[in-house]
Amino acid sequence: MSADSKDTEAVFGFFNEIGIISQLSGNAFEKAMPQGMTLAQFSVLNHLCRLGDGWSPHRIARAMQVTKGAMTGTLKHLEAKGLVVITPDETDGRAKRVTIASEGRVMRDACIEAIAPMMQALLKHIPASDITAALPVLAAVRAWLDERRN
Amino acid sequence: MSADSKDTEAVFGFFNEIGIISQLSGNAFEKAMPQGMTLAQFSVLNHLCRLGDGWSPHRIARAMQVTKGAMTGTLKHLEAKGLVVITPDETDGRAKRVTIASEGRVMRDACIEAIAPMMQALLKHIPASDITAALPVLAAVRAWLDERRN
DNA sequence: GACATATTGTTTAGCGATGAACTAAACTAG
DNA sequence: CTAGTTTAGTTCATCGCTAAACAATATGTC
Repeated sequence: MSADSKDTEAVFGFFNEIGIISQLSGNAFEKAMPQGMTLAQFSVLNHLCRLGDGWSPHRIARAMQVTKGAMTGTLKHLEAKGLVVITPDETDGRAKRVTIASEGRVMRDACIEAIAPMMQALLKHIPASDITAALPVLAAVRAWLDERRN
Repeated sequence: MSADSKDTEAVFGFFNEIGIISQLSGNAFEKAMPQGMTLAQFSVLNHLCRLGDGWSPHRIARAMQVTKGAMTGTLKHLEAKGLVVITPDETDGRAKRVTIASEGRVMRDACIEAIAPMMQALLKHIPASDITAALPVLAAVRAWLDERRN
């Protein structure tokens, strides 16, 4: 086996692990979260909490690497639950503005609390240094994929 | 900020990167693959090629960390395309057996060929050593999640 | 001002996933 | 042998994602 095909094999295995971890961790998160919250919904809430309100759906979609259509659906769920308020943009008739409701902030905090024990449990088995060591590689791969996409 | 919450933050970021990479790489794969092949379908094909034929749907589902219902759907697509043959199990009236058709092997090879250029391109930007260095951590996290699940 | 082009958001079809309900077959007691 | 339980597979409702078609509003150019 050449060095090339060996490397390709490694990359294959890398993406395979990534895919499985994504699925398993997503399931674990959603199972731990309060009353029917999904990862997609939490991510939007968390994003708005950390980076501020008043974004347009399209801008949120871009930030989360998701299509506009997907964001329409997720926002609809959040709005139906009263976690988010969506208003027309005054200066642009096409656009809308997404604001977190106070219930949204409460829910976001509840989600983080609900997930924290799992994080702690993981850190008991995998040293934090291993996680932080892997982060730059992951970020580089993500950046490459992201760039390549456009 | 305490060391604990800093670590938790890192784990959060870790899973976030994982989720995004999973989505972006999945999209990139499916776009590169031949005529409407999906990652799920390829994974089953690849699994059968590497580990042998004649598995039951349930056993394949477990191996791929997926529910029985999901496997029913994926196998239906593969069967419809003639890539796989599904026969009743002679010794167990409940079970079935999944066999790869020769077209399935051809398709699997075609998928690998179609994806190879992307792997090569990635390896030009990210050293293979970085990938292989990250693999053990990913495997450990995956194993932990897998174990925790049951 | 009018026409062509961009951008924002919604909708729909198709795939994949979960979880729960259900059928059918196979064990396991008793 | 019968009754209860486990196991294999399907189906359905719900959610998320993409990609493509579409409506409505902005913007740019002449």
